[in-house]
Amino acid sequence: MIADRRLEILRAIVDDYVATNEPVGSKVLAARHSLGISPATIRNEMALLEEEGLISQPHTSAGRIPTDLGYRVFVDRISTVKPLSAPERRAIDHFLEGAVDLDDVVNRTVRLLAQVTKQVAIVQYPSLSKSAVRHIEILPLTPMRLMIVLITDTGRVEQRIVELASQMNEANVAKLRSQLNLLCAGEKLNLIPNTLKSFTEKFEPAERTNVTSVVNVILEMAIERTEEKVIVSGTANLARIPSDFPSSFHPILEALEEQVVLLHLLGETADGTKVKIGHEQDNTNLQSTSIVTSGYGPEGERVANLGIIGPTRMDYSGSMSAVSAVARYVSRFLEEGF
Amino acid sequence: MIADRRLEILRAIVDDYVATNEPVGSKVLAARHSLGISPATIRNEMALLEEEGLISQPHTSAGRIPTDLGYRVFVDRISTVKPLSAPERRAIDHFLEGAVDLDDVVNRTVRLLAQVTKQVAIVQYPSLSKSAVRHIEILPLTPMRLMIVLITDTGRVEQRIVELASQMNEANVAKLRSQLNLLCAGEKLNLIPNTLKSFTEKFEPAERTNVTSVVNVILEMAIERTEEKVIVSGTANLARIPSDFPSSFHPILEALEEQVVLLHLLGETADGTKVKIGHEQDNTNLQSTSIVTSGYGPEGERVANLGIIGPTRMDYSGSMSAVSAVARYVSRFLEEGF
DNA sequence: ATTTGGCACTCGACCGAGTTAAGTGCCAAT
DNA sequence: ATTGGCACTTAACTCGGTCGAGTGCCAAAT
Repeated sequence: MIADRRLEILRAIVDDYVATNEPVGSKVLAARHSLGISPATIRNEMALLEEEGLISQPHTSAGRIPTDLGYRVFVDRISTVKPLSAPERRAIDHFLEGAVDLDDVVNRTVRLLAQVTKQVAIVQYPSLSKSAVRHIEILPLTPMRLMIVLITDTGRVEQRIVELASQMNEANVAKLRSQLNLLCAGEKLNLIPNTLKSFTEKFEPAERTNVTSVVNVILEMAIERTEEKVIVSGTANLARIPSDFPSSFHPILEALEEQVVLLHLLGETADGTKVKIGHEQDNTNLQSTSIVTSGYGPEGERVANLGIIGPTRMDYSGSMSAVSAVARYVSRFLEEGF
Repeated sequence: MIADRRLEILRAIVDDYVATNEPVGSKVLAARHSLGISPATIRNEMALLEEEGLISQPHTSAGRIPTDLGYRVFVDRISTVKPLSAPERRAIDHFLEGAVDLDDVVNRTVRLLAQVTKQVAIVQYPSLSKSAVRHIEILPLTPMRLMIVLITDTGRVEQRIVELASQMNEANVAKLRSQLNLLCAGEKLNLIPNTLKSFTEKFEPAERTNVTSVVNVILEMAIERTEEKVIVSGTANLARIPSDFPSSFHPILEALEEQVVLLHLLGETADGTKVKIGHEQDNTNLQSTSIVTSGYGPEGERVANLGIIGPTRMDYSGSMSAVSAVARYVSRFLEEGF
């Protein structure tokens, strides 16, 4: 079947271009990959591939490079799962040993991912709204000031300070704490507003002001603020091969500093490894890049995403393997609860 | 006095070079700055400045650029305090309003600094060892597993999980908590090891194993781990003017990703604004950059540093003003305890 | 004694022409 | 359907020449 051969040629082009970063012509293609076929035939096929919009020529006398669409086809239909190298395997199997807290886990993960893929790595903190409350702690700092600490089952810890309208004694604090925990422990954070809806009503008017302040802060932590958080590593990899991003990478660096952009980039949290290539993704600053992401977290309810971002001209097989392997490992680690 | 005029010329060279990023020659210098002096005279003076090692020529037929030493003299003897612009002033006066926790403060600060100076900003978290314990919280997660939360007076919160060798009931946890707080509250973190030296001895052998685990984790939090933490923003500014860092900035990005390097860069925490220029600082990756830092924190006991890093060819006056203004503001804010 | 205008000299930047090499498309032959 | 051959295109490289900014030095002027 003819389409097969054409795809084989596309694969060869992608492989070569990724390896050399130079437009690949019919002659070298015939030489390097032993397809039993002459340059002339390859030229004919390439003309067709170009018609289909899978490859293009930077200029008339140059070789071909894959288009975004070409990469897409490559990823969807051609690329094979590239097994990780032994050292990679080993690194991934142990990088979380001895991690002490969630920050530590996330930091190690993002570093490892950057190092293994030689790309910029992005890791999203477990989404608050998908986590459940493990414990709510209320600490009196002064008689008029409380610190609220919210601890989730993913290990994330948030704290806020509340100024009270009037003093609140230790006993009342303890009562409030135990009631809140009774109600909220184990509850998913996005359900907390519902859970606490009529909570304040049970209190004497005298206490109600303070209780309302506390509840409001908890709601704020649960929903409104710092909803999502993302961490980046390996930006130095952008500059590894200067030719990779010929157009200044100012826009890319800029995009990488915007939490919002990154979150949008990571997209919806879901199972499996996803790839977004060049223009498939709508941030104009990043249209010369591709993103490989994967959800992670407990089976069936992924709580966040992680991934890498690199030039469209990247090693998709390798990146996908690495991203999914790391995601799997982190998921397992989180399920065991450190 | 002759030296004065020479310095005046140095200032003019620095100003022009910073503004244009091009070697500055005698003619344009005479034209732009109205020193009542002819190009020829300027040339003579420049020859002397070059002998003194304050300026140099990229090549024979080019103008002069300041050397690191030249910038040093400029900073020490010539540069005037540049008052901040009104919008800058305004931004700095309000950027922390409504900050909810320490993370928030640090994040806002680093962003603001990057934005105002148009450089890469670095902010160090208040050093743990210089903070005091505000509260130690112990939460039983399961009968065999505790979470230890350490809260400092700077608002920093650290948490760790401890696996116990044997069960520990709620009453014992409460006892342990109150004893620890009694002992540690208000204590500087670097003194904690001393404070807790003989703490475990007071316990029954049966309890001692668990208590020791807990104490060890606290010591670890206080001293050994995550001692310092640093956050960076504005890396995109590196690429603002491509010509600023002609030699690829891969090494710079690399350095910016290393916490250790950054901490070393920020140096000892101390009062006042400090400048390190080019080779004065020993990291070879960063010898084309200068660093402007300032300590912040309560008067007299600065708990951390913040600063900016940019090309040696930078606006020193402006950067110094901005850095010190931000440091002052953050200090004030922290003293008020949010 | 200092400053200044003049002048010869240096050297990178820029420009245009010519050459090279890689690659293509097309066509006729297999 | 495939292939070798060939004319054509074009970016990249090389070169010599010109230009201009800038210098250093010297003799004249203040």
